Amino acid sequence: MRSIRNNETPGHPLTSQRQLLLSLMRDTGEHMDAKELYQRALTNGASISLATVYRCLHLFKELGLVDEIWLGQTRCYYEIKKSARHQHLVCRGCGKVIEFESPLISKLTHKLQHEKGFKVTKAELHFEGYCQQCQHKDN
Amino acid sequence: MRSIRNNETPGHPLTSQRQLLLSLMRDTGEHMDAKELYQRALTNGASISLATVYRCLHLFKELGLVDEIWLGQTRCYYEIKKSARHQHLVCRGCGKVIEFESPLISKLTHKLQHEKGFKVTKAELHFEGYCQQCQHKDN
DNA sequence: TTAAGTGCAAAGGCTTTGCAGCATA
DNA sequence: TATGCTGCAAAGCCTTTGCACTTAA
Repeated sequence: MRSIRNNETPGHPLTSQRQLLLSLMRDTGEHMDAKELYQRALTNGASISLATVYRCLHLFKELGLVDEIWLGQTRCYYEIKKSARHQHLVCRGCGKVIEFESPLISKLTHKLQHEKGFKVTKAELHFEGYCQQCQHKDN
Repeated sequence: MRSIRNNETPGHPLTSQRQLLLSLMRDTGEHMDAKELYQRALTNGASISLATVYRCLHLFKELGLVDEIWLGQTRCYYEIKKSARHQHLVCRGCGKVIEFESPLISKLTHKLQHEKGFKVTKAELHFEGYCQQCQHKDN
């Protein structure tokens, strides 16, 4: 994994905006879309534009610093890459996103590589449904 | 599962546009986005608008006739609901989408229901990577 | 006949991009 | 100093919506 911080990739200066965005993502540790990240940056008093947030997120993704995930609803979220890959569970009642891990994914990944010769670079498992609280409301 | 065809849901007339869209989706059997479906309809000489395609897809989804799936790239696809749930493998080289099935999903679904009390209504597994041909090109 | 669907065009969101000025290395 | 980044505003896409007309039942 390449990094902006330690000069492994010349040509990617560490601007104050990038520094802020990365630290915001590290601090919250949660998935955020571009707009949420932008608004958090503004709350922190930063001078930044939405366009820059998008450009930075693309760069981070290319450098392997963040993961891009789709949780449906045509929204695109990003989160700092973690060592342990986890999956997402979205509640259709309250919108809450629950993270969980499963070893089944890596099993399946290996199976695909061997049986279909497909080289997997990304695996995403996405569940939708209702959490315990929302099941007891009138859906 | 309710159907437009057999009068189980009064209040949803079967217009020529809906008839065509459903048969197009049944014939191709593949996932398509709204625009692709629209263009196929035009090719068939139909009189239809993109807005209608979107409205019909929403209706079909609500009636449980089609599934909505996200394959990344901020694009939303639809496909006729099949009895056997399958998952998707997207090649980042050529864009090809390969379908496959796995019993692991239903295992995991049951586990979530029992261990977390989460009622799962939809499970989607999405892999990205490179197919055999594209691995041999210069990526 | 009447509730519901359709087409058109406009509007809404989110994302990308051109360009001139600014900042990092 | 030079390459690359930023902000702004405009443009691009995809999707939704208002409204008047049309159609299935």
